[in-house]
Amino acid sequence: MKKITIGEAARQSGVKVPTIRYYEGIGLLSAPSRSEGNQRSYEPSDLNRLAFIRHARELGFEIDAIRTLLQLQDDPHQSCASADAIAKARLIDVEQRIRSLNALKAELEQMVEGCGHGRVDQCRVIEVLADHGKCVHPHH
Amino acid sequence: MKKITIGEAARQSGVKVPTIRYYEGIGLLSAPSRSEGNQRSYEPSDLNRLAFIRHARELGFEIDAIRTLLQLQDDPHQSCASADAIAKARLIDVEQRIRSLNALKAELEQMVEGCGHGRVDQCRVIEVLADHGKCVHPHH
DNA sequence: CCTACATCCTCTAGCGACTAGAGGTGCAAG
DNA sequence: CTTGCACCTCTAGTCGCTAGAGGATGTAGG
Repeated sequence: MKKITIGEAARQSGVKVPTIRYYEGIGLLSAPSRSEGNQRSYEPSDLNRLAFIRHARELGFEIDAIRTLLQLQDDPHQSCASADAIAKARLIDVEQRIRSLNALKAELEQMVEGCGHGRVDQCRVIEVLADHGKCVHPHH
Repeated sequence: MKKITIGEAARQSGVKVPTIRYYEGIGLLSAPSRSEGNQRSYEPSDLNRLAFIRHARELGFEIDAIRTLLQLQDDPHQSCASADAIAKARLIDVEQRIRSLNALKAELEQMVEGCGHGRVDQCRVIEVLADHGKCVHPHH
């Protein structure tokens, strides 16, 4: 039940102070009450919200998606179809990113391996960059 | 040997017109000659440079790294050690990203699978977001 | 009570790598 | 000659913060 300063909230949630203020500014977090000296003072329940946001950001959800997820959390009677859809979209995105990063990895490995550590005119790194056709997988 | 308009250069290189102008603005691309009517007119050799940049961007190299790589390409007598270092750093970065995306993927899969498609109060997506402890891998 | 110092406040500007749009000019075809 | 697209410059917006200026507040020690 104890009120908490923004610094304390930052320490406990792992979200930095300016970021908390930023979240308030964009309406992701509702404005807390203030002390006599106009300093923000948070309820313990605000920490849950902050942790939720932080976790979602770590999982790569965009602010807008988090906004929706928070609204869903606030109204537990709603169907969870939209939460499901958001998570699925994120999953598809992550899978796509993994695929393309794996392709990049193969390309970069080829580059680095092929580098004879000599002069630039024999360097495979530069060569491949200059000529897309020299890529292992020409798809990107 | 034919001079080319910016639109044509964009079409042939796959780099958008405003992006080409942007690259010129930040000094990644040198300013081309101009037509009588003050329109940019590119040499075919500029297309190579544009292709190089595009390819490097696709591989995720940052503008500053590309700047260095272009300088190396321009002076083929230099040692390719820096090109090698840049590519290796990029490779390590990519590998790191793949690792963390794989962790995310596992997390998201758990969320989506656990979703009973009912109401929000039984939704695992929301639940996991709210409670980090419910993650499969609690490392992130 | 005074001072020192950390923490807080608001506000603006900056990051990277573009992208969008306003408002105007050039150029080629019909 | 007019239509209409492509070009020009310039500014501002995107996303998710982060940094810094300049000032107020809160707290602990002397």
